[in-house]
Amino acid sequence: MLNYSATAQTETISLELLAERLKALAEPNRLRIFNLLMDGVQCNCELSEALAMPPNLISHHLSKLRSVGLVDVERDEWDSRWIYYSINRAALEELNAAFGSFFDPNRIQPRRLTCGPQHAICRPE
Amino acid sequence: MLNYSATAQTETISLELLAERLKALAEPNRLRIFNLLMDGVQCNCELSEALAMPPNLISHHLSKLRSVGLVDVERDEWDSRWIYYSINRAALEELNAAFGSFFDPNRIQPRRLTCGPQHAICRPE
DNA sequence: CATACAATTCAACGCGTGTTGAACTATTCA
DNA sequence: TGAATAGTTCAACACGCGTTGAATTGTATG
Repeated sequence: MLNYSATAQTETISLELLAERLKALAEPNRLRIFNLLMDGVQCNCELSEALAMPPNLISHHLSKLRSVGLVDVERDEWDSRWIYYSINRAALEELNAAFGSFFDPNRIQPRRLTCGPQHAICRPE
Repeated sequence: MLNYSATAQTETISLELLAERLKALAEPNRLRIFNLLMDGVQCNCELSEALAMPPNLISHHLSKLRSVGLVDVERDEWDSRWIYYSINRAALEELNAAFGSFFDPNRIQPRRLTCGPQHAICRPE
């Protein structure tokens, strides 16, 4: 999964998976939430206070991060009203590796001159 | 720019920049276009044919990638009807480094027990 | 019981986005 | 001059998203 050196078919599938995860992260407030989770902050109330956002909005963004598997949830052992969120390390490792390899600048190939006035192979036929 | 070990203020600014770039990439068709650009494919017509998408749609997505500086544009020297797109290597290097450091799994801190029934400091006061 | 509390769910609202088809620019070539 | 070519721009549509405020769920406490 999330390997970009395979066939075109699996590549397309992986690109959709990558896009799905990136879409969950491509939002300023969710990045701020993610950043606090990385620092060890865990409950909705503290995130809400730190970011000056209403708890229901925090809840909304957390559910997006949770839906792509990047964030885990756990209830307090003694008082189950409290809910603790945390980063899913395995998911983050996989995403970080996938992003790094897909967007590796060394993957950039030199210009392929198959198009243009000399090599017009792009006609719709 | 795009340094996540600085103050909270610059961090917030950078998070918005990061989110902006990620949003440009968080779309399956744009990832497929980006992937072909990485392979050296350059003109609209060839992208259009390879991805089975209409040229105006390719144009639309390319403009999004261009608006965040990840893609450059250049006209053919002899026949200026042909337009060549390419990856901006510097922008990709910066993004790749920023992503790798921000989403580094080793940044994950252990649970901070400042919330919960024992440490209820989250009251709105 | 009734109250308080943490958090989620729901309804509703603007706003932006991906897609489509048609019209339009700009350039080259006969 | 007129047709062909490569690509962009425009208008319009359905759809999803971020935000807000109120209502709701589930649990603990007196």
